[in-house]
Amino acid sequence: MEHLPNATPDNPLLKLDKQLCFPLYALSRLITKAYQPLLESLDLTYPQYLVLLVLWEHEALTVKQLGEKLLLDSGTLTPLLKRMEQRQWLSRQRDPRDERSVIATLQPAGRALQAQAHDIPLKLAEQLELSPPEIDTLRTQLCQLIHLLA
Amino acid sequence: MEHLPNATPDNPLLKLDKQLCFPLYALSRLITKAYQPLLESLDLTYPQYLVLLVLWEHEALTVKQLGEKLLLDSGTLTPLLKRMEQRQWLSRQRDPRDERSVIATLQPAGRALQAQAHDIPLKLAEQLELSPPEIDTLRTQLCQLIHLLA
DNA sequence: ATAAATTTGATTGCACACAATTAAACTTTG
DNA sequence: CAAAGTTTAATTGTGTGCAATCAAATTTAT
Repeated sequence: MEHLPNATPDNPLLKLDKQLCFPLYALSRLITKAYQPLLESLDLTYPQYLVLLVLWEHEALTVKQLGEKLLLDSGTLTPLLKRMEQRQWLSRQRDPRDERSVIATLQPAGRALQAQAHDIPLKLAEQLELSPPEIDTLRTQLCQLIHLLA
Repeated sequence: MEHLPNATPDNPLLKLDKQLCFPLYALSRLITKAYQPLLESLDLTYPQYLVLLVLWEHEALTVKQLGEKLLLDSGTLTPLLKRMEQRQWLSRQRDPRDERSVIATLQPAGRALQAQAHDIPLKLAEQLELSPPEIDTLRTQLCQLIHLLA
């Protein structure tokens, strides 16, 4: 019986270097980390920033609608939105027309963060050293895969 | 003062649709979710699967080395490895030559999972509807960005 | 040798992420 | 209208992720 540095894998596809999933997973976390120094001056976490990106565009949405846009469920959003409510960035109230729904509405303090966030996308883009068209191509590819899986 | 459906954003870059970060974040979670039905028959979570991918190649590594390969820190790995140790997939012991280091060593039960995982990469690839070269191109792009940020 | 600095993993605390369940409110159907 | 089914959030429990801190072991510099 010969000694090997490791057992020969029957399947070369079971190697970390061959996975598509892993770089996606690692890069996602790295990008979150890259945002952090930019967001912490606003006292925002990255998922909270995503919620604000949506509310800056839409002002008021139900938890359900936010979840559809961010692909997050209420178990994630509810505590997250409650923390944002405490900071007065948004309000949460039942929809009078359908008491099952909770509407998150952007508040002045949340709106005010938009100006402070103005430079964040460009600062991030700098770090990635990608040209806008390159970013666009990559984003399009990722979105196609999202449509397949979502 | 005219009524707008939402306040005009000063910055078109502050839109969810223009972000690279969001599809990356969403796709990463969707792919984790796509693995789940394949992994749950092995009673594995996705990060645990990644640890095994590494150990199937390297048999025994310190927590530090595992963290370098997976870009995870010990605060994440320690509890994760402890759970895997309980299931006898690996053992954890101090390195006698450097008592600060903890070595995770693949155990027979962990090795046995490799055969059961054999089909996972192909089944995933099917769902993504990407050809191997396409997957390779995308993976290369993502890895380039990882090198920039890691 | 020995004090200082460094390396390394564990621990702690907080914030997601999500499956599963529950409860309330709406809708549909008979 | 009333029962059944559906939709929607909240709750609960488990498992990451990671910053900050701690403690122990090693290395370096006197």
